Amino acid sequence: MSKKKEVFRSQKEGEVTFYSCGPTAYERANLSHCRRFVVSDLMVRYLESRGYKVDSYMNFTDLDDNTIEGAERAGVDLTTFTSGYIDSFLSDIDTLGVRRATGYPKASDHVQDMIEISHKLMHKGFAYEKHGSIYFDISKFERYGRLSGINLSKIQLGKTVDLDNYEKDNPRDFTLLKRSTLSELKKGIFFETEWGNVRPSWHIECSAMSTGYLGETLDIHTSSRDLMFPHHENEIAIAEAVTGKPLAKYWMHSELLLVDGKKMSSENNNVVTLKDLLAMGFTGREIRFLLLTVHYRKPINFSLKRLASIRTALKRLDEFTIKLLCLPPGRPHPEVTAYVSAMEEQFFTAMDDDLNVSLAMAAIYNFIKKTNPILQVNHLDRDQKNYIIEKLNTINQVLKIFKLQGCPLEPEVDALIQLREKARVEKDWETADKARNDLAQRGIAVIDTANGPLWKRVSDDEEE
RNA sequence: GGCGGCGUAGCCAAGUGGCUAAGGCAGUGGUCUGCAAAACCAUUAUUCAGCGGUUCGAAUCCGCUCGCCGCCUCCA
Repeated sequence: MSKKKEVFRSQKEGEVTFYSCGPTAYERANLSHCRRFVVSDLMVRYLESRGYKVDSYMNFTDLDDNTIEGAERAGVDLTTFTSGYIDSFLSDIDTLGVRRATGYPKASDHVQDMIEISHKLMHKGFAYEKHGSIYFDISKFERYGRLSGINLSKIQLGKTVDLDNYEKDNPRDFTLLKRSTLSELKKGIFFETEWGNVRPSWHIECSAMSTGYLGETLDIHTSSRDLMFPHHENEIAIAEAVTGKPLAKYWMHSELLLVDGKKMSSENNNVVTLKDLLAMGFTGREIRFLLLTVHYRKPINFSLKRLASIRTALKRLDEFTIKLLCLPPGRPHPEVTAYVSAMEEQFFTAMDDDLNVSLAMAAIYNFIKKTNPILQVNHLDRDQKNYIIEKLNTINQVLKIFKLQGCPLEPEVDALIQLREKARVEKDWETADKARNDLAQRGIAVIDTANGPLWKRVSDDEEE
């Protein structure tokens, strides 16, 4: 709210309440959605790694113009329509390595709360009824605009909304409950109230769910920048008019995802979904890495070229962890422990400063640069190796980027590798190449090094 | 028109008053290698969009200019 970095303090010692605005269930997740998921995951994971217990919720908007129109067009009922998209969002979230939130409330399950809120706002004089719709009277809420810094008297009205469709007292007012249309009534999409049959608006949905699950004041409310005005401003107005208390202690907005410098959106006709990229052979992990390693308050300019360069960077990290995991114990190295602590300290210092991921990653790369030559000559004992793996694991709880599965492999794979090595020593290249091909068919790539061959899985699956 | 953000090497990107301007990708040179792949090492900005100012000292502060982007009341 201060628009500056502040030292984070939760309201309750050791616990954090966390809410992020979720997607509307009428389309597949595109990369903008994915960025929001990954950024809020990073925040939650980081808070957890710092010892907080995080109570996190993300809503699904499954009752609004888009979902109703989408269901209409698809010729199915609303719930069937939205639940398909909700399932696809949840599976995308898993693909991206996002830890599941405490809960994923749906707007349609909380309409009674929204009607209740509207009642309270009417009684307090913040809302009025007109032709069967309920509107929020912005002139009654003096603090309006603090989050986005807008000046209501200077904005241009009607630029993105057809004002003729509404009967507000003041065009700046916004809708709380909307009178149901005839076609909605016919399909049973309406809720009976003393003002007639209505359905809720987007803004009141988030207010109802965030305060409903997490109380009057949340510690952190997160979402992306473009929702700041009017959505969050309205969400604040509703919640604060009801409770008289701030809706959230901290607002964290992630920046946009761009394509050729333009916002990824259907108007710009440049939407890329997660599914598209998976179909092109990219993995959820690569996409996570792309979305994660740019600071959350900076725009990301998406391109396939960029994704390709992310892929090689990630490959290098993988080479390092594989070499480390498969390394047989050797002599102890005098300084490696100091390198590890330096990395750990730099990583957490950088992340403490408003999640400075770029700087945090540099700590890791610098460590790898120093440690690679040590690995090359097998100069680590068992304890040192385990210590490094343990610390990388700690970091990985936050980033979920490294592959830290063990080196052990199935006997038949091992046998093939041994066979190839034996053939190589005997210079029987035909047998050696055949073994290499057999391994490739099992999804195993062999990497020859001075310390003997390494192997890695070409596929990407790894459990948490 | 209002409000906000951004501009650092071929690309991505950290740094917001003072050590040699982090790090990644690509490039180049080298090491290793049966071949292949990979890896490893080294190297890559007298300069931070431009101009002017403040200062002993500026990528960092101030002013102006140029370029790009977002939001402006139910696209989310």
